[in-house]
Amino acid sequence: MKYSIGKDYIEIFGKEDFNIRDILECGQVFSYKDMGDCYLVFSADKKAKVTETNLGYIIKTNSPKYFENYFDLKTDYGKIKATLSKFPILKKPIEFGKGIRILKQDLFETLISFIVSANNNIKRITLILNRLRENLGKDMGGYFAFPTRESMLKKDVNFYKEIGAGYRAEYLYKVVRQIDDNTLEEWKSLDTKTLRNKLISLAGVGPKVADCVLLFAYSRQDVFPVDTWIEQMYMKFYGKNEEKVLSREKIREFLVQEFGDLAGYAQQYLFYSMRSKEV
DNA sequence: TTCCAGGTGCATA
DNA sequence: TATGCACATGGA
Repeated sequence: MKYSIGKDYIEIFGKEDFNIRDILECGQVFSYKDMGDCYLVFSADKKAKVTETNLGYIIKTNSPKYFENYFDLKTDYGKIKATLSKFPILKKPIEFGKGIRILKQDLFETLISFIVSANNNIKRITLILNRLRENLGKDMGGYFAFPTRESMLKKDVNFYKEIGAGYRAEYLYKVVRQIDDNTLEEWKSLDTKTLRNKLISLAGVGPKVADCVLLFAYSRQDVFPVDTWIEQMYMKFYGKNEEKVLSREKIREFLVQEFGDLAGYAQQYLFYSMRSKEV
Protein backbone atom coordinates (compact mmCIF):
# COMPACT_ATOMS: atom_id res chain seq x y z
CA MET A 1 0.00 0.00 0.00
CA LYS A 2 1.28 3.42 -0.90
CA TYR A 3 1.38 6.23 1.62
CA SER A 4 3.44 9.29 2.44
CA ILE A 5 4.31 10.86 5.76
CA GLY A 6 4.58 14.56 6.56
CA LYS A 7 5.29 16.47 9.73
CA ASP A 8 1.67 16.36 10.89
CA TYR A 9 -0.08 13.95 8.57
CA ILE A 10 -0.08 10.61 6.79
CA GLU A 11 -1.64 10.33 3.37
CA ILE A 12 -2.93 6.94 2.28
CA PHE A 13 -3.26 6.27 -1.45
CA GLY A 14 -5.91 3.75 -2.42
CA LYS A 15 -8.75 2.18 -0.44
CA GLU A 16 -8.27 -1.51 -1.14
CA ASP A 17 -6.24 -2.32 1.96
CA PHE A 18 -7.33 0.47 4.29
CA ASN A 19 -10.91 1.20 5.27
CA ILE A 20 -11.17 3.18 8.49
CA ARG A 21 -14.66 1.91 9.23
CA ASP A 22 -13.58 -1.73 8.87
CA ILE A 23 -10.47 -1.09 10.94
CA LEU A 24 -12.22 0.60 13.86
CA GLU A 25 -15.52 -1.24 13.93
CA CYS A 26 -14.26 -4.79 13.51
CA GLY A 27 -14.03 -5.17 17.28
CA GLN A 28 -10.35 -4.76 18.01
CA VAL A 29 -10.47 -1.28 19.54
CA PHE A 30 -12.73 0.86 21.74
CA SER A 31 -10.95 4.22 21.74
CA TYR A 32 -12.39 6.07 18.77
CA LYS A 33 -15.26 8.31 17.84
CA ASP A 34 -17.37 8.37 14.68
CA MET A 35 -17.82 12.05 13.81
CA GLY A 36 -19.86 11.46 10.68
CA ASP A 37 -17.46 13.03 8.20
CA CYS A 38 -14.35 11.62 9.92
CA TYR A 39 -13.14 9.36 12.71
CA LEU A 40 -11.16 10.47 15.76
CA VAL A 41 -8.77 7.81 16.99
CA PHE A 42 -7.23 7.86 20.46
CA SER A 43 -4.31 5.75 21.60
CA ALA A 44 -2.52 6.21 24.92
CA ASP A 45 -2.01 10.01 25.00
CA LYS A 46 -2.18 10.50 21.23
CA LYS A 47 -4.88 11.47 18.78
CA ALA A 48 -5.44 11.22 15.04
CA LYS A 49 -8.21 12.47 12.79
CA VAL A 50 -8.91 10.21 9.83
CA THR A 51 -10.81 11.57 6.84
CA GLU A 52 -11.67 9.82 3.60
CA THR A 53 -10.53 11.57 0.40
CA ASN A 54 -11.04 10.89 -3.29
CA LEU A 55 -7.73 9.06 -3.48
CA GLY A 56 -7.72 7.34 -0.11
CA TYR A 57 -7.39 8.81 3.39
CA ILE A 58 -5.70 11.66 5.15
CA ILE A 59 -4.64 11.10 8.75
CA LYS A 60 -4.02 14.35 10.63
CA THR A 61 -1.89 13.93 13.75
CA ASN A 62 1.00 15.34 15.74
CA SER A 63 2.47 11.85 15.91
CA PRO A 64 2.63 10.51 12.34
CA LYS A 65 5.37 8.00 13.13
CA TYR A 66 3.34 6.60 16.01
CA PHE A 67 0.27 6.13 13.86
CA GLU A 68 2.26 4.67 10.98
CA ASN A 69 3.10 1.86 13.35
CA TYR A 70 -0.36 1.87 14.99
CA PHE A 71 -2.11 1.30 11.65
CA ASP A 72 0.55 -1.26 10.68
CA LEU A 73 1.10 0.53 7.36
CA LYS A 74 4.22 -1.41 6.45
CA THR A 75 2.46 -4.76 6.30
CA ASP A 76 1.20 -5.99 2.94
CA TYR A 77 -2.43 -6.92 3.54
CA GLY A 78 -2.97 -7.74 -0.14
CA LYS A 79 -0.65 -10.66 0.29
CA ILE A 80 -2.28 -11.80 3.54
CA LYS A 81 -5.75 -11.68 1.98
CA ALA A 82 -4.58 -13.56 -1.11
CA THR A 83 -3.19 -16.37 1.04
CA LEU A 84 -6.21 -16.57 3.35
CA SER A 85 -8.70 -16.42 0.47
CA LYS A 86 -7.65 -19.95 -0.40
CA PHE A 87 -9.70 -21.08 2.59
CA PRO A 88 -13.28 -21.33 1.25
CA ILE A 89 -14.89 -20.16 4.50
CA LEU A 90 -12.78 -16.99 4.45
CA LYS A 91 -13.70 -15.83 0.97
CA LYS A 92 -16.85 -13.93 1.93
CA PRO A 93 -15.53 -12.60 5.27
CA ILE A 94 -12.46 -11.18 3.54
CA GLU A 95 -14.56 -9.60 0.83
CA PHE A 96 -16.79 -8.09 3.51
CA GLY A 97 -13.94 -6.80 5.69
CA LYS A 98 -11.34 -6.17 3.04
CA GLY A 99 -10.24 -2.87 4.56
CA ILE A 100 -9.35 -4.37 7.95
CA ARG A 101 -5.88 -3.90 9.36
CA ILE A 102 -4.89 -5.34 12.74
CA LEU A 103 -3.77 -2.43 14.89
CA LYS A 104 -0.65 -2.25 17.02
CA GLN A 105 -2.23 -0.74 20.10
CA ASP A 106 -0.78 0.49 23.35
CA LEU A 107 -0.03 -2.44 25.68
CA PHE A 108 -1.44 -1.03 28.92
CA GLU A 109 -4.52 0.49 27.30
CA THR A 110 -5.32 -2.75 25.49
CA LEU A 111 -4.88 -4.83 28.63
CA ILE A 112 -7.21 -2.61 30.68
CA SER A 113 -9.73 -2.27 27.84
CA PHE A 114 -10.13 -5.99 27.27
CA ILE A 115 -10.37 -6.72 30.99
CA VAL A 116 -13.32 -4.34 30.97
CA SER A 117 -14.70 -5.99 27.83
CA ALA A 118 -15.19 -9.41 29.41
CA ASN A 119 -18.84 -10.48 29.54
CA ASN A 120 -19.84 -6.92 28.70
CA ASN A 121 -21.38 -5.05 25.78
CA ILE A 122 -19.64 -2.56 23.50
CA LYS A 123 -21.72 0.40 24.56
CA ARG A 124 -21.03 -0.10 28.23
CA ILE A 125 -17.37 -0.96 27.64
CA THR A 126 -16.92 2.37 25.85
CA LEU A 127 -18.78 4.18 28.60
CA ILE A 128 -16.55 2.75 31.33
CA LEU A 129 -13.36 3.43 29.37
CA ASN A 130 -14.44 7.01 28.68
CA ARG A 131 -15.06 7.55 32.39
CA LEU A 132 -11.60 6.15 33.11
CA ARG A 133 -10.10 8.66 30.68
CA GLU A 134 -12.10 11.60 31.97
CA ASN A 135 -11.38 10.88 35.64
CA LEU A 136 -7.78 9.69 35.53
CA GLY A 137 -6.38 10.66 32.14
CA LYS A 138 -4.21 13.67 31.45
CA ASP A 139 -6.08 16.59 29.89
CA MET A 140 -4.57 16.96 26.44
CA GLY A 141 -6.72 19.96 25.53
CA GLY A 142 -9.87 18.74 23.84
CA TYR A 143 -9.45 15.11 24.84
CA PHE A 144 -8.12 12.98 27.66
CA ALA A 145 -5.21 10.56 27.50
CA PHE A 146 -5.71 6.97 28.60
CA PRO A 147 -4.80 6.73 32.30
CA THR A 148 -1.30 5.68 33.21
CA ARG A 149 -0.69 2.82 35.60
CA GLU A 150 0.49 5.40 38.13
CA SER A 151 -2.80 7.32 38.04
CA MET A 152 -4.79 4.10 38.37
CA LEU A 153 -2.76 3.09 41.43
CA LYS A 154 -4.12 6.10 43.31
CA LYS A 155 -7.71 4.86 43.20
CA ASP A 156 -9.40 2.25 45.37
CA VAL A 157 -11.87 -0.45 44.35
CA ASN A 158 -14.81 1.83 45.05
CA PHE A 159 -13.74 4.27 42.39
CA TYR A 160 -13.83 1.56 39.74
CA LYS A 161 -17.25 0.47 40.96
CA GLU A 162 -18.51 4.04 40.80
CA ILE A 163 -17.57 4.40 37.15
CA GLY A 164 -19.67 1.32 36.42
CA ALA A 165 -17.05 -1.40 36.09
CA GLY A 166 -19.18 -3.78 38.15
CA TYR A 167 -17.36 -6.87 39.37
CA ARG A 168 -14.44 -6.00 37.10
CA ALA A 169 -13.57 -3.23 39.57
CA GLU A 170 -11.60 -5.76 41.63
CA TYR A 171 -9.67 -6.84 38.56
CA LEU A 172 -8.68 -3.27 37.66
CA TYR A 173 -7.63 -2.53 41.22
CA LYS A 174 -5.52 -5.69 41.34
CA VAL A 175 -3.95 -5.77 37.90
CA VAL A 176 -2.17 -2.42 38.19
CA ARG A 177 -0.53 -3.80 41.34
CA GLN A 178 0.55 -7.05 39.73
CA ILE A 179 2.75 -5.33 37.14
CA ASP A 180 5.19 -2.46 37.28
CA ASP A 181 5.77 0.28 34.72
CA ASN A 182 8.06 -1.84 32.53
CA THR A 183 6.51 -5.29 32.85
CA LEU A 184 4.35 -5.27 29.73
CA GLU A 185 7.15 -3.82 27.62
CA GLU A 186 9.63 -6.39 28.91
CA TRP A 187 7.28 -9.23 28.04
CA LYS A 188 7.63 -8.32 24.35
CA SER A 189 10.71 -10.51 24.13
CA LEU A 190 8.87 -13.65 25.28
CA ASP A 191 7.56 -16.29 22.90
CA THR A 192 3.79 -16.33 22.42
CA LYS A 193 3.06 -19.28 24.70
CA THR A 194 5.09 -17.95 27.63
CA LEU A 195 3.69 -14.46 27.17
CA ARG A 196 0.16 -15.85 27.06
CA ASN A 197 0.69 -17.62 30.37
CA LYS A 198 2.08 -14.45 31.92
CA LEU A 199 -0.99 -12.51 30.81
CA ILE A 200 -3.37 -15.18 32.08
CA SER A 201 -1.73 -14.92 35.50
CA LEU A 202 -3.08 -11.36 35.77
CA ALA A 203 -6.41 -10.52 37.44
CA GLY A 204 -9.34 -10.49 35.04
CA VAL A 205 -7.29 -12.00 32.25
CA GLY A 206 -8.31 -15.42 30.97
CA PRO A 207 -7.61 -17.15 27.64
CA LYS A 208 -9.84 -14.85 25.58
CA VAL A 209 -8.61 -11.52 26.98
CA ALA A 210 -5.01 -12.75 26.78
CA ASP A 211 -5.45 -13.65 23.10
CA CYS A 212 -6.93 -10.23 22.36
CA VAL A 213 -4.00 -8.45 24.01
CA LEU A 214 -1.58 -10.74 22.16
CA LEU A 215 -3.23 -9.99 18.83
CA PHE A 216 -4.17 -6.31 19.12
CA ALA A 217 -1.20 -5.04 21.12
CA TYR A 218 1.67 -7.52 20.95
CA SER A 219 1.09 -8.20 17.23
CA ARG A 220 1.12 -11.97 17.71
CA GLN A 221 -0.71 -13.58 14.81
CA ASP A 222 -0.46 -17.18 15.98
CA VAL A 223 -3.45 -16.77 18.30
CA PHE A 224 -7.20 -17.05 17.86
CA PRO A 225 -9.42 -15.34 20.46
CA VAL A 226 -12.53 -17.48 20.90
CA ASP A 227 -15.65 -15.75 22.14
CA THR A 228 -19.39 -16.25 21.66
CA TRP A 229 -19.26 -15.17 18.00
CA ILE A 230 -16.34 -17.42 17.09
CA GLU A 231 -18.07 -20.24 18.91
CA GLN A 232 -21.11 -19.74 16.68
CA MET A 233 -18.89 -19.52 13.62
CA TYR A 234 -17.20 -22.80 14.54
CA MET A 235 -20.51 -24.58 15.02
CA LYS A 236 -21.76 -23.27 11.71
CA PHE A 237 -18.78 -24.23 9.57
CA TYR A 238 -16.95 -27.01 11.37
CA GLY A 239 -19.10 -28.43 14.14
CA LYS A 240 -22.10 -29.65 12.15
CA ASN A 241 -21.29 -33.32 12.49
CA GLU A 242 -19.94 -33.28 16.00
CA GLU A 243 -21.89 -34.99 18.72
CA LYS A 244 -21.27 -32.46 21.43
CA VAL A 245 -20.08 -28.87 21.50
CA LEU A 246 -16.36 -28.49 21.81
CA SER A 247 -14.90 -26.45 24.66
CA ARG A 248 -13.54 -23.04 23.74
CA GLU A 249 -10.05 -24.35 24.38
CA LYS A 250 -10.53 -27.16 21.86
CA ILE A 251 -12.00 -24.77 19.31
CA ARG A 252 -9.04 -22.45 19.82
CA GLU A 253 -6.51 -25.26 19.35
CA PHE A 254 -8.22 -26.36 16.17
CA LEU A 255 -8.39 -22.88 14.64
CA VAL A 256 -4.79 -21.98 15.50
CA GLN A 257 -3.75 -25.22 13.86
CA GLU A 258 -5.97 -24.55 10.84
CA PHE A 259 -4.69 -21.05 10.07
CA GLY A 260 -1.20 -21.19 11.59
CA ASP A 261 0.78 -17.97 11.50
CA LEU A 262 -2.14 -16.10 9.95
CA ALA A 263 -4.68 -17.23 12.57
CA GLY A 264 -5.05 -13.78 14.08
CA TYR A 265 -5.96 -12.20 10.75
CA ALA A 266 -8.36 -15.02 9.92
CA GLN A 267 -10.05 -14.55 13.27
CA GLN A 268 -10.67 -10.87 12.66
CA TYR A 269 -12.28 -11.33 9.24
CA LEU A 270 -14.48 -14.08 10.66
CA PHE A 271 -15.40 -12.17 13.81
CA TYR A 272 -16.29 -9.00 11.90
CA SER A 273 -18.50 -10.77 9.36
CA MET A 274 -20.17 -12.97 11.99
CA ARG A 275 -21.00 -10.02 14.21
CA SER A 276 -22.26 -8.05 11.23
CA LYS A 277 -24.33 -11.09 10.21
CA GLU A 278 -22.71 -11.09 6.79
CA VAL A 279 -21.87 -14.77 6.64
C1' DT B 1 -39.10 -10.62 33.29
C1' DT B 2 -35.45 -12.88 31.34
C1' DC B 3 -31.58 -13.05 28.50
C1' DC B 4 -27.27 -11.47 26.83
C1' DA B 5 -22.95 -8.83 26.30
C1' DG B 6 -15.85 -10.17 22.42
C1' DG B 7 -15.47 -14.27 30.16
C1' DT B 8 -13.07 -14.94 34.51
C1' DG B 9 -12.31 -16.98 39.08
C1' DC B 10 -13.14 -20.46 42.04
C1' DA B 11 -14.83 -24.83 43.85
C1' DT B 12 -15.40 -29.51 42.90
C1' DA B 13 -14.61 -34.26 40.97
C1' DT C 1 -8.42 -31.56 32.76
C1' DA C 2 -13.23 -30.48 32.70
C1' DT C 3 -17.66 -28.75 34.39
C1' DG C 4 -20.81 -25.60 36.98
C1' DC C 5 -21.89 -21.45 39.04
C1' DA C 6 -21.60 -16.53 40.70
C1' DC C 7 -20.42 -12.24 39.34
C1' DA C 8 -22.32 -5.97 38.19
C1' DT C 9 -24.72 -3.47 34.98
C1' DG C 10 -27.76 -1.92 31.37
C1' DG C 11 -30.14 -2.61 27.00
C1' DA C 12 -33.25 -5.49 24.12
